[in-house]
Amino acid sequence: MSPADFITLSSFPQAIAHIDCDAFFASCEQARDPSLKGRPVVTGKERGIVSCASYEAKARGVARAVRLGDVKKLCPDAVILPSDYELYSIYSCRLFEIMRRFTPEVEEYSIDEAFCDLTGLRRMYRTSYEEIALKIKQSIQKELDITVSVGLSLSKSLAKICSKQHKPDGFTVLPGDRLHIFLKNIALERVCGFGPNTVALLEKQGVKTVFDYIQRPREFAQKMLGKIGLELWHELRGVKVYPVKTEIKESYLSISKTKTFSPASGNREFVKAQLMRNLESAFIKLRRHGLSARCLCVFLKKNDFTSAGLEARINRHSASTLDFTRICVELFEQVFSDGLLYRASGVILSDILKEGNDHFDLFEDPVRVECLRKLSEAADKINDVYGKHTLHIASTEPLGCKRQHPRNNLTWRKTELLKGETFRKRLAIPLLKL
DNA sequence: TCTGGGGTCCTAGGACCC
DNA sequence: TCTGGGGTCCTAGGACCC
Repeated sequence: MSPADFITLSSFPQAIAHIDCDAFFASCEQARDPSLKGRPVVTGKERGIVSCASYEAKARGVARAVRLGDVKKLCPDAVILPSDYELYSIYSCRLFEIMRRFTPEVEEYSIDEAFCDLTGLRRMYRTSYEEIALKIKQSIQKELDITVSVGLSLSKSLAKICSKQHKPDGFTVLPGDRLHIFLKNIALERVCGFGPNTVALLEKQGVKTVFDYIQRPREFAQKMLGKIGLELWHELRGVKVYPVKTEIKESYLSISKTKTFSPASGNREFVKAQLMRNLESAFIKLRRHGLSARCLCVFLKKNDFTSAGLEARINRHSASTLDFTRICVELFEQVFSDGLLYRASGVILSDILKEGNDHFDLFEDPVRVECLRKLSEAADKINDVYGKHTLHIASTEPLGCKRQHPRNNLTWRKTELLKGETFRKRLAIPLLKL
């Protein structure tokens, strides 16, 4: 394949930047408390495994999902902190705000990643795409005191490969006329969308690098990997298929909560209590987003890592936990077998609607529905103030309740100072009239 | 990479209809 | 009753992402 096979009209017929924070959670902790700079920082204390490791910790061999006990051995001076999602969310919001100063075309891809469509901005800023991307990177660094790695290329797929090329603090630019050189050294698994199964399949066909892949005819891509295969084939050749999506996600197709317990348990009441707690948590999240659900799936993971589950649908959408407790127990009783050991339980809510789009069933008692709704609302308010699950379903009683982490007070204050208020404030408890 | 938790999307196959 | 062709909808499960 010669360079002429690629788009060569211009090195950047369009310009997409991917911006990826380096060790985001740990970087936020270091930015908040500068005394942590240069020290190995690990988050995930509440889970007992590493959720994020700073580059100092990574250099000492600490990786994601490592047990904290092992972290101590590898790195005795590691600073181990519980995850503080409120803090990370605040940094995340500010990160996106900075990008939006340069272009409105920002896609919030995850809490610490975004795509920016810079196409057409050269004229306005009277400079190159490289300069614009670099400026964004520098602004983030200066204002948030965290580093990011940036990739700039012709499509989202290419930009994402680039941002991973040099980490941390990397800046990788891939113009159209260099694709054929650059991609020769890029392994298939670096492509977002090629997982282990796809890579194995392609390797069997003699495709080893991204360059090999895009050299094959498009029919090959389509036949081997279907729709996604063809889309990626175009993207990797520098033909933009995936748009930068600017709308902010406000709904969910499903909401799930899973909890693994160790050691595994065969105790019916205990497993049930864990399950009901997941149900509570899922509904708290559902209500926080102003949604209601109609479908509930209950599943149990067995000790051999297989799982069994059942699904049920109620006659209308609801955001009240108590509308689903009975059905949840019934599903559980059908799934649970005595004599087996279980390592996790979980629920999945689906068939989700924005609240207000739901309506009463003809045979439903509207007074009862309204009572349950108010009850959930009141429980949310109480739990906001006194800690999650302070007020809980009786069947979760064996688990007690989780006390709020003292650090939360600090972050709540910060939250209230945030411009453009994105988070819920604490609420006073009003009198309940049920 | 021996497995934590939360999501989305695609596909194949069955049911059902004309 | 059998056979052919074609369309739609739903579901389970796989694969992948962060």
